Amino acid sequence: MTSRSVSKTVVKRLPVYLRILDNLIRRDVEIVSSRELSLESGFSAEQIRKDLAYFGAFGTRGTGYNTTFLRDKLLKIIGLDQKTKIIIIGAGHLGTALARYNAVNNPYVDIVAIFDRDRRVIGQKIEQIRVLPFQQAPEIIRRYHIKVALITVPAGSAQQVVDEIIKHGVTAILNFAPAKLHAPEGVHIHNSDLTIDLQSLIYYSTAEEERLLRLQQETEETKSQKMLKLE
Amino acid sequence: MTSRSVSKTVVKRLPVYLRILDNLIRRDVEIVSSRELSLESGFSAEQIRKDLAYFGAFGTRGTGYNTTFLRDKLLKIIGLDQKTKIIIIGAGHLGTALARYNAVNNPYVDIVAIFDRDRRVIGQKIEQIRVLPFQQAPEIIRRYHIKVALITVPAGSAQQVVDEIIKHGVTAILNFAPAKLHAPEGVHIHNSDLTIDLQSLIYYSTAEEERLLRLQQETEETKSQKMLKLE
DNA sequence: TAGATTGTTAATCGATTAACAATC
DNA sequence: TAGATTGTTAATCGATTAACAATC
Repeated sequence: MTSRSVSKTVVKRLPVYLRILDNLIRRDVEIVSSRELSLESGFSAEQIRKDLAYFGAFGTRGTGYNTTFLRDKLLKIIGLDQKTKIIIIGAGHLGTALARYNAVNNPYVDIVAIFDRDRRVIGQKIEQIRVLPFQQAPEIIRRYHIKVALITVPAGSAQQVVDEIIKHGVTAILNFAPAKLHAPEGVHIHNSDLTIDLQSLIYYSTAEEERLLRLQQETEETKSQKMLKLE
Repeated sequence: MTSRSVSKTVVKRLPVYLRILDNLIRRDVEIVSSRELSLESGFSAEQIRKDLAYFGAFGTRGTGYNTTFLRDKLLKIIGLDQKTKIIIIGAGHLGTALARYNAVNNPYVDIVAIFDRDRRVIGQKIEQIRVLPFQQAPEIIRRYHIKVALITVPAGSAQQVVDEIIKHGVTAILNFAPAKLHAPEGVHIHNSDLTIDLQSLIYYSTAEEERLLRLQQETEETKSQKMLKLE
C-alpha cells in the first residue's frame, strides 16, 4: 500500500513500464503478465511487481495486468494524466533538439517557451514555441505555474539560471550543463550529462588487460613528477 | 589493488572526478583532498577514496592527491589518454547537436563520421565531420577500428542498426533511441533516454498528496472498466 | 613530533531476488 | 477444481558509510 517516499531507482523504472504498456495497447494487447513486462524491460518480474505494489494492487492474480488500466494508473502515479507545462532554458543546439523532439514526440508535455540571452535567436520560433529573452522567465514561470525546467545553458551560467528560476517557483530541473548544481531542499535536480555518459562508455570499450597495462606504464616517471609537485 | 570487475556505479563516478580535477588544474590547484572532492562532486569522501582504491593508491597520506597526477591516472583508467574514435548514427537534430557539442567541447573524442539514410543530409558536413550513407558504416568501422557508437535513430530502426554495427566491431553503444536494445555478451549498451529522464522528473514535480489523491480518484469507474476488459 | 588524510576493513543500509501464500 | 500469477514477506546481495590503523 501507498508507502512513504519511494526510492529514485523505482521512479526511474516507472516510465519504462509506461512506454511498454503504450506499445502493447497500440498492438491491442489487453493483458500482460509481470513476466512479459520483464522480457520487454529487462527488469525482473519480482521487481516490477514490487515497484507497482508501492502504489497499490493493480493486477489480477492468476491473470496479470490489464494494459489500459495499468497504463492509466501509471499516468496518474507519474503525474502525466494532465499535460505538464515545461520551459527550456538555452536555445543552443541541444536545447533546440530537445524542444523539437518533445514538441513532436512527447504528448505528455507542453513546452511553453524557450529562453535565451542571445539576441540573434530571441524572437524565433522552434516548432511553434517562442524563443524569449531570459529576463522574461520569471514572469512566464509565474503566469503558467511552471514547475519543470530543462537547462541547456553553458556550465558557467547554469547555477545562476537555477537560482533565478527556483525563486519563481520551479521545483524540478533536468540539467544538461556539465556542472554540479546546488538547490534548496525540495527542489529536484536530475543531471543528464552526455559527456559523462560517453566517458563511462569509453571505459567499457577498453579491454581490462589494456587498462591495467596503461595504468602500470609510466608509473615511475609520473611518480617522480608527483614528488616534485608535492614539495 | 586492481580488483576484479568494478561496478557500473563506480565507473559512472570516475568522469565526475576527472572533470573536477580538470577544473582544479585550470585554476592551478596542485593538491586536493578527498573531502574537497566530496564538496565538489556531492559524493562522500569515503566513497571517493574507495572508488580510487579499486585502481591503485594515488594519494599521499596526510596530504591528499596531486591533481595532475590523479587526473593522468584517471585518463588512463577511463581510457581517455588517447583520443577515442567514435561514430554517430542518425544525423537528426539530436545527432547533429551531439556531434557539434562533442566536436567543439570534448577533446577526448574524435568523431570520425556521422551516418544517416536520408539523402538530403548525406554529403553535408557538420563541424568538419562528414555525413555518410549508413551502408558505408561497416567499412568505416573496420578501417578506423571504431569501438564506440552513438545512436540517435528512431526507435524502430535502432535494433537493426545495432545488429549491423556490432557485426563489424563496435563494442560500446550510447543509445538515445527510446527502445530496449539487445546485444550479445561483451557489448555494452548504455541508454540515455531523455523522455524517461523527463518523465521521472515530472514525478517529483507533483506533490505526494496530489499523487495519492489522483490515484484514489476514479478508482471505482476504472475498476469496473477493468472487470469488463478481463472477461 | 603532532596533525592531517589516505587506504582499507568492518558495520550498516538499501535494493534486488527468492519464495510462497493468497486468489483469480 | 487445477493452473497461473499476483502481492508480500523473508533471504540475499551489493553498495555506502563508519571507523581506524597506516603514514606522510
